[in-house]
This record gives sequence, C-alpha cells and structure tokens, in this order.
Amino acid sequence: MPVETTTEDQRLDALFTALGDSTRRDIIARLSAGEATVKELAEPYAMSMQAVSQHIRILERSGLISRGRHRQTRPCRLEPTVLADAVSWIEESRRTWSERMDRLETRLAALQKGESQ
Amino acid sequence: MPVETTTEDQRLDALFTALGDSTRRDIIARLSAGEATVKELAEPYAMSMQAVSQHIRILERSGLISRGRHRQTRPCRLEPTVLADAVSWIEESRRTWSERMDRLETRLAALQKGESQ
DNA sequence: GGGTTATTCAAGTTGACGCTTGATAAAGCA
DNA sequence: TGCTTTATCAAGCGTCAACTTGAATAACCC
Repeated sequence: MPVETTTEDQRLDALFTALGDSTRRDIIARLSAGEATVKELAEPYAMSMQAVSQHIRILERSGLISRGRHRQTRPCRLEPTVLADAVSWIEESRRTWSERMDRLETRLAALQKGESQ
Repeated sequence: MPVETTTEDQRLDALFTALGDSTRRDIIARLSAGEATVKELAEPYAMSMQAVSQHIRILERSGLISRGRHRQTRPCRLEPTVLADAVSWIEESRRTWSERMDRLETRLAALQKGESQ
C-alpha cells in the first residue's frame, strides 16, 4: 500500500481550486472575521446547508480552514498561512517576469544610448 | 440582447480556476520567460497538442495570457497584471484577518497588564 | 427516554474539465 | 498546384464539481 503522499502540485491544485468558487471565497472572507459554524455560514445563502457543508469539505481539503468540536457544532476557522502559499507561487512567477522585463529595458536603454548597431 | 457583462466574481472564478491545474501553472511559469507558440508549449508534455490548446483557451479566458498572430502561429504571452488581481483578493482577506488578530492581541495584553476583570 | 438541533451520509442530476482521436482550416513552401 | 506545418473544431468518454432531497448520526434539553 503506497504511502499517502501529497505533492506540492497537488497542494496548489487543491488550494487554487478551493479559491475558484465565489461562495467559497465569500466563506473565507467571513471566516477572516472569526470562527463560525456550518449553520451560521449557510445562513445567508439560498442553497441548502448540505451544499455549504460540501463547500467546507473542499476548503478543508485545501488546508485553508480547520475545524474543531464544540457541543454539537464543528466550528470552522481560517488557516491563513496557507493563503501565503498561493501568494508565494504567484510572486515567484511575477519575479521571473520582472527580471525578463528588466533585461529588455536594459537592452532598450543601451540601444537608445549607443544607437550603434 | 443583453450586454456581455462580466462580474468581479466571474473574473476571479476564471482566474483561480485557471491557476488550479499544474499544467497551466507550468505554462504560465514558462511564459514568464517569454512568448511561445502552442507547439512549443506542448513539446514537453506527454499529452496531445489539442489538449494543450484547450489549456491555453482556459488561460486566455481568464485574461492571464493574450495572443498574437505571426505567420501560421498564434504566439502566447503572459498578461501579468491579471495575476495582481489574485494577490489583491488574497491580501484583502488576510488584511481583515490581521486586524482581527491585532485586536485579540491588544485585548490579551490589556488582560495581562490590568489583570482586573 | 423522546424531541429538537447541528451536521454528515447517500444517491441522483446537471454541467464543466481533462483528455482522446479524427477532420478541418489556413498559411508557408516545393 | 500539391505537401507540410500550425492550430482549431468536433465528437466522445470518464471524472469531478455543484447542487438537490431524504435518511442517518450524534449531542444537547426536557
């Protein structure tokens, strides 16, 4: 039986997939103000609580939220360090792009200055 | 005929969905080093060029890349300003969370200092 | 124990993804 | 004009996401 391994790619897949739905982004935004139960989270939406429960499962799978137990509730709380992973990936990509643009600017400046060749 | 409107939610849906696949993230990383054609982008992968073409369509839909025409090729180039939208959303969420943590810290500090009530 | 409350499980529908293969279009080259 | 290259279109297949409704679980309250 293979060891349950999770690659960096799979983690980012789950993370960005979790962010790719407006209901889930809304839930994250609301959790950034503090913990909430499934019932509380489901309250504002037209959909069933079961549907919200499934959204929460996808958020939990991504690591963006974790859950506790309190009486008969399973309160959700944001795990904001995971959001940093998403920003890291994006910034890394943008960094490479910036370096390329810097090189282009340097060459353009050299061309304008020298004008020779 | 309704005007073709795109909400902020829909834009973020398309953006994060586009980022939610490792092949597409890899394509973005490679495009951050410069333009490339579909054939060039498809080269390293085991999948068909048609499959890569569909990944590119999803990236284009999100606004992350744009395309030109040159001879019989349709070169792809990164549109990095769109990546900033993703970071903006995440940072906004984290900002709210930070404020909440600051308030908690303030209250904890006050409790430790005063110790009264 | 019996009834409410909070949540999940299970099954089914609809639609979108991720891929395939085969056909088609359009530009370049002999 | 034909042959090749580049890319898309189109149909089909399997999986998964996003919901639904109904049933089950589990903790609390009388």
